[in-house]
Amino acid sequence: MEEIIKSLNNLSTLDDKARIDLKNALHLKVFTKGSFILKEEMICRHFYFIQQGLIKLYSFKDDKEFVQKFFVENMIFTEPNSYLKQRPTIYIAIALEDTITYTLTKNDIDNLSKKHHSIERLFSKIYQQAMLEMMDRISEMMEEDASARYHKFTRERHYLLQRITLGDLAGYIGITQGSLSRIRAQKL
Amino acid sequence: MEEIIKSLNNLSTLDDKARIDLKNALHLKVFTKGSFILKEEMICRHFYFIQQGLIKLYSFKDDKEFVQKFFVENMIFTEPNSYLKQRPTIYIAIALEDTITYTLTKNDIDNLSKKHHSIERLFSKIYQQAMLEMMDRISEMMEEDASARYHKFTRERHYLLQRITLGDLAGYIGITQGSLSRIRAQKL
DNA sequence: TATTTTTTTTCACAAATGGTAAAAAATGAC
DNA sequence: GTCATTTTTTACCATTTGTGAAAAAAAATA
Repeated sequence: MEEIIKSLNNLSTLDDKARIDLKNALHLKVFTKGSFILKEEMICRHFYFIQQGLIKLYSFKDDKEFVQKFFVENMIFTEPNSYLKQRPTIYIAIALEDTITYTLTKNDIDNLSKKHHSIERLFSKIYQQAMLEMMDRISEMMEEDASARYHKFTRERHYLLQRITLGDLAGYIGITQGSLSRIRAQKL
Repeated sequence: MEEIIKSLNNLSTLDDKARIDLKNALHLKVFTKGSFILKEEMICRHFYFIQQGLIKLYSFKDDKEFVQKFFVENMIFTEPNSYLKQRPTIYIAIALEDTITYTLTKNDIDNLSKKHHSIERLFSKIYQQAMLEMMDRISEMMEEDASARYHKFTRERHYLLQRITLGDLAGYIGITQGSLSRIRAQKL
């Protein structure tokens, strides 16, 4: 928990009072491997600061699975659309490993943000970063073909390869498992 | 200019002092049709509040053009990555029509955000919205094929169709102009 | 109106990816 | 270690999209 506060403070400096209030609002929440953090139609009511574990955020379209993103330790998980609008989500989130998180409710975050300018700024920073990552992903999906996206993933997220199935990776790249296998087979 | 302040205040309520400071920091900037707001290697130093006109933000990959987004009146244009990090952009922004904007420098925004909690919150809201739109786009690019993306565009952004070329639309959908023409020909 | 430029369509062929299902390999449970 | 389950590969054929270039249409300019 201290590490989480520390890394948040590192993202955007928090004053002492803010840090204390923030800490008091955090609650431990643990998910065993295979359990769902979110299912379709549920409303996402929290930010989850991941201390340990792995979460897959995905959706279905015609029985095909599409992975929006993987979240690992030291990342922040939420489903932004459902969270911000407090409306039912169209995504599913599952713990691919036993996962330890500290959570904040939207209500607490709203109040903390109102009370502490420094917390408002912290969350603004969090949104900024999420936005930048998503914009990169859009460009990548448009500019690169599946093979290039696969190789980029293996290059930049090697540590994740041992923790997810190729099926999930295919879902992240946006192709079928068969196509991914074919790409992997082209050893050139 | 008043309309811009009004619509921002509408997005997230600003107190009087913040509104005055914000107004004083705004500067008119006009781009004639065909002129560039941003070219590769330039650093994006502003937020542009578009009063009138149309901006295309795009990139090149192997001589192919990919459109990140179109910005029209009442939208806010910036290149987030370059703007936030103050680093050279990999995108190009061109005015597809004569375009009237009011601009804020990053420096002014940073200072205003530090001084006024309500302005910090306003920009947080702006980032939130941008993030939500990008997340939708990622899901759409993965889940829908080119034909579905084209039909969705014609449905939801009919007003833009008269203002952009099919080449630019193809670049937005992520396919070649030839492929788009073929999709349009399938009148079924 | 005639001319030039830009935009859009069309076409034939190549390449990439999808759909499906079965086989092979790896992993996990007992 | 054996068996059952899950994951991964393979293969065949269908569909989509890309390439490149030329023709047609539309728009801009003289």
